[in-house]
Amino acid sequence: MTDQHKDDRGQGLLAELLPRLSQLNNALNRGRLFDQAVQAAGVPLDRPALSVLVTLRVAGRPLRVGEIAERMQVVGPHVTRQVNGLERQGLVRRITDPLDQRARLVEPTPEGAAASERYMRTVFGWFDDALADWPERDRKELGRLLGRLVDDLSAHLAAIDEDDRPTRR
Amino acid sequence: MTDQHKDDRGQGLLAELLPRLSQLNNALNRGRLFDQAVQAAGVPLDRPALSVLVTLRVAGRPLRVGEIAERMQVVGPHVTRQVNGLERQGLVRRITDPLDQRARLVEPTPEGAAASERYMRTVFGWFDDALADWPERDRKELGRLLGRLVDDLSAHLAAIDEDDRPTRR
DNA sequence: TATTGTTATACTCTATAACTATA
DNA sequence: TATAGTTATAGAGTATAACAATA
Repeated sequence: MTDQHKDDRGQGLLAELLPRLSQLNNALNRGRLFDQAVQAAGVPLDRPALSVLVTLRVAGRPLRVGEIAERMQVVGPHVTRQVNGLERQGLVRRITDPLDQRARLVEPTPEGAAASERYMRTVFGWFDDALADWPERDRKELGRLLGRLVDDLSAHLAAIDEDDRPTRR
Repeated sequence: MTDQHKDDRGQGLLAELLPRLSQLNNALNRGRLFDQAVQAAGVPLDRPALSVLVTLRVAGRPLRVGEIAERMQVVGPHVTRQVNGLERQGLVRRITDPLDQRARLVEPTPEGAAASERYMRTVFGWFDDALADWPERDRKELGRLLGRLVDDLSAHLAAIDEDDRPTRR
């Protein structure tokens, strides 16, 4: 290993962090940790179904199937399947978009909203505990910088993705 | 929505960010973006196989199968399968650990190391570009805080996971 | 007897293709 | 003719169970 960090401008830090972030993400979404949180939700839900509920809760408003798919970075039919299951469990409702008869708006029922609420409360409790010793200033600063990172990176990656698209003239 | 952010101590920020981080992670590991980066690697690799190569490169030393599995947050047999494929492609080598005849040390060949190098260079290039306008101070600060977040959270989640373990006396 | 890894198998998650209805 | 969603099917990714070898 001779010239590892030639001329990176601070991203060497991210280079090590990125895999670990991914690892953290996996730890939260697989295995016993997920089981604990989903148990707190009080409703039998698998990962993708819960992901739909969380997506709806984060949005704070009813979403179309296509919107859910985009936010989850998955494809339409997958969302349809999950929504079918959630609807059967009485956790979401499907209403026809009054503005476009083709589209369906998906919204959580009170039961569904309560379930995702309990799930997220558990997960955020873990964060609270892990950051308990941090000075307020660092927490604020991390939130600010991380927010900007997500914004800038999302925009940039979306642009790359767009450029890469099979050119259709 | 009446009392959304009752008494969180700054984690309200993370509450919104967590799903978006997950979304970013997905964007990088699915769809066209991944295809672009893997193409830069110059070797036909699927996601889990590439994940093994990246894990080895981040570690900077040969790893045992179990170590790879832990870092990838997957289970042993899954790693064995990927290593089998990578070995067939001549991208990793398996050597018996001299200290323990049961264990195998997996190390990238020069070809494997070069492939993961090209892949990661592409991805980090995206980061470089996205953060190009950031003041040096913010980049440094983000690296510092994010590093601590990952450390503290990893430790805390590992502890929770351990506690939750089916008690075996 | 416990640990490291492998093989064989089953299951979960997500994508693609073909179709329906509305625009 | 294009868009939103659904249904049916196929594939990728990961886990569980049973086993072999070494400690």
